[in-house]
Amino acid sequence: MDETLELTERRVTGCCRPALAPRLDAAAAKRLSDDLSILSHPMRLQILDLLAQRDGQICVCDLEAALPVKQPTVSHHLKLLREAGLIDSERRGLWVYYMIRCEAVTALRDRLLTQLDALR
Amino acid sequence: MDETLELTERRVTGCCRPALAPRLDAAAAKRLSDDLSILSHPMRLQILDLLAQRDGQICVCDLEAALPVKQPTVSHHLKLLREAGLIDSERRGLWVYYMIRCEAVTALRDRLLTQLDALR
DNA sequence: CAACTATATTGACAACCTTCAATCTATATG
DNA sequence: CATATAGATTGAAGGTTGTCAATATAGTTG
Repeated sequence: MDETLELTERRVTGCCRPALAPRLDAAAAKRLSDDLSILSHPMRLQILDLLAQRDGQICVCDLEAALPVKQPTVSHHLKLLREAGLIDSERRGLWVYYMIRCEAVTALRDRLLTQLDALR
Repeated sequence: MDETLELTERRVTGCCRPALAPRLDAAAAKRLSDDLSILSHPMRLQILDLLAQRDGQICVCDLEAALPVKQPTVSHHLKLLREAGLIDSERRGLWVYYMIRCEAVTALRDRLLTQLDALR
């Protein structure tokens, strides 16, 4: 039985139309979902919010005091945000101060916006 | 030792400033992260993309053919998207056709945009 | 340098998420 | 009604992520 016949049969049954392929390929989908994943945790959102609010700098102990998790957990999320390029840190004496990288947040926002708008 | 003294000491040490509280409360952060989570999977993004592209309707067998996962996995992601209100379905005979809910995607996009813009 | 403090790292554990084979349900058709 | 097909559901297995106690590191201060 040849493919042409098979395709015709499928069309006849009323179901599937020919060749449906994603515009968004697997790699692009992965990149977009990575962009979304870094943001999709309440604690990371609250940390970004705190850093944005006090647009100077905040030390870890302030963050720890403002959030309902222990210090290693705060450090863990800070590390993820830093690896994603969304925040930066600077040691001053005993303390480490964190600050938001506005251009990076803006760039991320713009990427998300562009790609979400393509989904319509 | 009273609190006032403690606060003064902290300020003197150069670290923590008074009262840092998230503008984004825990519940709002959870809602936002839920919005992000539904999107943050490559397969769901590709499904939305396929549905947006063919803005009519697509049956599950077409989706299954276009994606590198088995039928139960496709159904699983479709269920999550439907529960999130981003897509809709309609049985026609043996087949179930899925369609994107543009207003819902737009509303989600707008929510994200608003809240991300507050993070700066 | 000893004692101390702020933060980072490690490792263990639990919770959650993704996937699939197997099975179930609904519909169609001979 | 028997058989067949599309899709949903269930349950198990594996993977990833989030949390914390314990510990390590880096800087400070007497």
